[in-house]
Amino acid sequence: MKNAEIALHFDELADLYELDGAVVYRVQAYRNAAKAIREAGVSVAELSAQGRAEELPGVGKTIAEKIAALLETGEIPAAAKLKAKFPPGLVEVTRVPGLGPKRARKLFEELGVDSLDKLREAAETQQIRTVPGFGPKAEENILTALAAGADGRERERLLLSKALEIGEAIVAALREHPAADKVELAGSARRWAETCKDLDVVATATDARALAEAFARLPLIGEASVSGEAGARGVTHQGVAVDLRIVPPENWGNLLQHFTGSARHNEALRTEAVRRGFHVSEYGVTDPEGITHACATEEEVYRLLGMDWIPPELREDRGELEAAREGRLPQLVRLEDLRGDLHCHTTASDGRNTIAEMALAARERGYEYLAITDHSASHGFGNDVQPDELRRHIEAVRATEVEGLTLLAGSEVNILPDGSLDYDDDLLAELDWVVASVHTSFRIGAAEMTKRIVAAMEHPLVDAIGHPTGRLIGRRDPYDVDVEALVEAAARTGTFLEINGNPNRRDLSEVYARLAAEAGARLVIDSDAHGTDTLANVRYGVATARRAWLTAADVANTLQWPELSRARKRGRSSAGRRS
DNA sequence: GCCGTTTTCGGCCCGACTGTTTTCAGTCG
Repeated sequence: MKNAEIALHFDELADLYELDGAVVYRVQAYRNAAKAIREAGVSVAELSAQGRAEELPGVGKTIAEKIAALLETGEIPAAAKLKAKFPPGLVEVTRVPGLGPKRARKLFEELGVDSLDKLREAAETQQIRTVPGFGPKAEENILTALAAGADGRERERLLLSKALEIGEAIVAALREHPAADKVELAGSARRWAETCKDLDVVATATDARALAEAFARLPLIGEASVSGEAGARGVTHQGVAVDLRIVPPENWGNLLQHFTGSARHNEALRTEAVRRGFHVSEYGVTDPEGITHACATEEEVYRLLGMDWIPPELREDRGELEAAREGRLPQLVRLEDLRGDLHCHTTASDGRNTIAEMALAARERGYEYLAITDHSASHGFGNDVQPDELRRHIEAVRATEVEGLTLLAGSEVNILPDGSLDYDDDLLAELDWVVASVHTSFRIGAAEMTKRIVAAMEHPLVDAIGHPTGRLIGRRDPYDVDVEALVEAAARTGTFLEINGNPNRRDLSEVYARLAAEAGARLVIDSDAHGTDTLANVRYGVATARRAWLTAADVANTLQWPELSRARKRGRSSAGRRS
């Protein structure tokens, strides 16, 4: 059973315990455990089999036993018991805005509401108001929520690239307003998370009301409501919720820190602060002497708590607080550390620009090198490049000269189901750079898929594995593959693992990229650009790398090309021949 | 249920908002 699936069982159990009226801390304990399981780089099933599940943060004896039971029998006994007690539709009812576990349970007990349909019916027939603690307003709110399509289902999260497109436009527009002082995107977008639920914008202003009103009038914003001095809420025409909070300059640091989150980071930060006699809120940091410090910068907030400033990408409660206290936060890789891009396409396959256009755009970005890696012989949709075509393509790459840029003739070669590649070794040997990827037969099972990709890594001419798990965020799960085995093989063979910067992919994910680096594998961050305009997608790859705690030393394309070329396995074997 | 340079027991982040209450519980971010 995969980590994600185990985590779902514990999230479900937390929901059930919550309905059952368990103390909130117990419910929270199960949610914490679910997070730890989901974010574990290693297989929790294997960990459990070795009796080591308690090594996960937030997993103690009880939860370790429940993991073992789940793996053995396919269910957690406690969950099965609670499921017999509460109808399956009840959890959905708890997700309706304004209702929670307590209120949903009350409606279940008093009116037999055990589904969204029953809830709607009860509200329409004015039954809700007969329950103590509920009134006409509650009925109205329930009907509004159900009509708005909230329907208890979680609203689809927004891909970061879309969120940033909107968020950056709003921030830029607000910065132009004469009343604006500081304006920043906060929340999950500032942390460069994979997806965002909504957008948070934090600002200081000389005239808060004027800025809030200007926000409400932005062409991007459909509906908006201004709430006095504090800010405004709006919804874009695409339906994205945006919160603007305007704060006094002396509290800028407290509020930016608070609204950047994550919720768990803040919770852990505050828990730790309380233990040491401090008190932290969005209004300031109160020290053990009872003096409240307003912080104009985030650095002050963290400094008062005895920590280094923590880059937003790390604020996920994954060990950053301890590292910040001990002064051992990593020097995270930056976009400007990248010296080249090793995965892009041209019109030879499914790209939109020519070799020369891509090369010029790469130089424009300040790169020292660019690998042209069009698809290979077995690629479908009319985008295949047959061997003869590739030979001509290599010549074309070599004939293209752009001053200051080393242009590399490469290919993104398909890894066939049996692990072989779809060009002959002789032809591969003519290439400067080979990235091998899976583009077909995704559902062959974990053992086969792992064997397939490891076989490609063992090929002496494969430099990197492209988008190693094949996931598409929110649309397609990673294929069934043993990532730990891939990481081990990458470290052993000296094959680089890609962090693909396409915002739909970001593959390897942050969890696996961290695992890979810890296991001694090297990574490359690529754009997988299909046009000059998407070379910039490396920023999402860099974000994933930063969220994986990677430094420049973990990322091979921070090296100059000659160094990088020597650092790869091909370089090692040819160096061996020379000596 | 978890966890420990204040604790192996007694804690567990913080504040705003809402609707329903006569002082606050539940929900939300």
